[in-house]
Amino acid sequence: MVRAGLTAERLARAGAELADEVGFDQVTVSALARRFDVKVASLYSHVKNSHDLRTRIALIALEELADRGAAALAGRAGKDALTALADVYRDYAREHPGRYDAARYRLDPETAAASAGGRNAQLTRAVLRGYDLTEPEQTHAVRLLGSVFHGYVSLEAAGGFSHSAPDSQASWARILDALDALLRNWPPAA
Amino acid sequence: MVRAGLTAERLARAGAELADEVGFDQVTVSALARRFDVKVASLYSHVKNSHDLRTRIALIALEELADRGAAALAGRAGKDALTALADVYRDYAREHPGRYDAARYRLDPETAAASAGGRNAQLTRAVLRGYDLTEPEQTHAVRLLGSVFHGYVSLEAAGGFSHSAPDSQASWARILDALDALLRNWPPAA
DNA sequence: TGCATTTACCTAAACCCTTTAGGCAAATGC
DNA sequence: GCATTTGCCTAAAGGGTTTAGGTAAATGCA
Repeated sequence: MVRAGLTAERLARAGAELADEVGFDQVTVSALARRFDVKVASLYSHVKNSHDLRTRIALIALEELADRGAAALAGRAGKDALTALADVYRDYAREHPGRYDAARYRLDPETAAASAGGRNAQLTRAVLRGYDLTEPEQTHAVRLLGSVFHGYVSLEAAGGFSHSAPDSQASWARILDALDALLRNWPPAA
Repeated sequence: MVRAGLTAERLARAGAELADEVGFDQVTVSALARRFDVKVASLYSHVKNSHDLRTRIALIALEELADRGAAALAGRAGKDALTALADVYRDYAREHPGRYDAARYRLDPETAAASAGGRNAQLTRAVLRGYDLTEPEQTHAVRLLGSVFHGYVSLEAAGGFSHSAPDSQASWARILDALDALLRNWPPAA
């Protein structure tokens, strides 16, 4: 009886692939066991439970997003940086829909603190260095950008913008134009 | 043996309440049967399956959102209308988190076409009548507003803005200020 | 009012996913 | 080469989904 060579990391990685293929909420311990041609109970020596498995997939996704974001921002500033980071999120969601969903999986506070979530937030802050905002307006802008990126990408993934003109790519480009203009002319606080 | 008086509508309504209490993805046919003190199989005379039940809850949520939105927009224009509609979504999500999730449940195309989804889209278009945008820029703006509303509300629900200053309410107000300014000064297409 | 039909809920059963307990065999370490 | 650790196994309990087929309550019609 040859061993399958399971580890928590291999399971999480395979789980991430499975998520992209069948959807994050279809990632089950059972499906993963089938994929490794192993009995279900065997996985429980490596991951605590289903939640633990999903959490590990979420951590992979956050890590990958932050890595891609950091690479995209290197050497860019202003609108160039804004577009690059925005495209990182959108492209990632399109290439890896399951992982993208995973990145939004609710983590317990300590796990979240140890995750790449913070790095992702810093990336948006880095983009804003190219614009002239000081606290607390910068934080408001961070939240706005996060909302637009996540909102657009998830509405697009849900099919919200298909089957109607203009095409989604055109809206995305114009929305980034608009956000750039807004950040350059951020309205003064009342 | 007194009958429980089940109908698809009563089940969907109870399902919506259950969703707000325990989360949309915890809404199961079994849990609903327990709530009506009835055997699980009995529900299958009224709803086709679990997906059908969730779909009905989604339709209720879309309907309620559109009703609230229409009421909020009556007699308002410009920034006043923008704020009113935005608050409808945010308040609904906070009052009815389960239903709000349900409103994002993936519907099959025919069901979606017959839903209040279209009415919701028209509400955003109505807000934009207070600004000076023509097609296709208006559609881009509709998509931007949809993204911000949905993105902000879902990040807020996920706890993204709690435990850090400034508080979420302040960001929401400033973001609406910013969107209003942006719509009044929409950048010209290249 | 009495009977036939329809409707509402039931039991039973199959199937899948999760999770724990306890066992044996393979790999590892000295 | 043997003891220990590790990896995967079988077994079993518990819960959700769904279908098939049955019985009793409600309804409709003479």
